[in-house]
Amino acid sequence: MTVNPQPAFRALADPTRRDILALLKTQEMTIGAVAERFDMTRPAIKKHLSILEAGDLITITPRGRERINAINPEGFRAVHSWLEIFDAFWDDRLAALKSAVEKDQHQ
Amino acid sequence: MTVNPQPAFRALADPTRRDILALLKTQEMTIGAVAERFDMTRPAIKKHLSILEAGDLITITPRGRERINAINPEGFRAVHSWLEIFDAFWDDRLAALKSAVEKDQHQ
DNA sequence: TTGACATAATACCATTCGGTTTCATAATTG
DNA sequence: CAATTATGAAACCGAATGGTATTATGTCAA
Repeated sequence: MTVNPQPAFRALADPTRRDILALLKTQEMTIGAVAERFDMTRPAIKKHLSILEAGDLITITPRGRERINAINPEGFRAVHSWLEIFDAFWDDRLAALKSAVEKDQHQ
Repeated sequence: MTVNPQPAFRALADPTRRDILALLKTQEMTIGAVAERFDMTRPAIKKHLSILEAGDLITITPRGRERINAINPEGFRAVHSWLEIFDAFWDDRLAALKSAVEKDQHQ
């Protein structure tokens, strides 16, 4: 059975958290470094990072007294694999459209 | 500029709404028909459907006194295109891993 | 060891969310 | 038209969410 995507989808629902992910995409960062980039207190950022970690979208690795936050592919895979359920649907719709267009052209 | 994905991500964050999407993937349905499939009142389902519509994940089309709910690709595209930001990241990581493995093998 | 620094943890607050109940409206059908 | 059916809309409620401020803990460096 596949992983429960709920924590990842929940984590992605907040715009600040998506901005954090976009930021971490460029480089790993400590909590304090992330917080400097936002108009928000560090505890608030720390909560967001914890929620991202719960969704397996990032890892938080202790290094001395710091915590290194880095993108983690796992959560994204869970999201992707849920969304894939709809790929066949798009294909069907496209195929239907294509055949409709071709039929129309042959008239 | 690309579409704001916030309403779509917000809509996807609830498990009931994701279940509704999976249901509508198989067939278009009225609000009442959807509500019959869940252990929840119709107003609750109606709210979920409105949120899915706000995220462009479904369309709600009046037909007589009914409302036909159907999957809409648009919102999914917004989600996909936001997630694509991370595709390069996966590629980079894979490339780095691959070269590390190869380097290791040559030792 | 002491001071500074990075983070953890807790309590608290306003708002949003997911759900219900109740009542109103619009379209079918006999 | 009257009765039924499908939906809309509003008020309300408890719980979760996103934020703050405050205090505690652990680690580094002089």
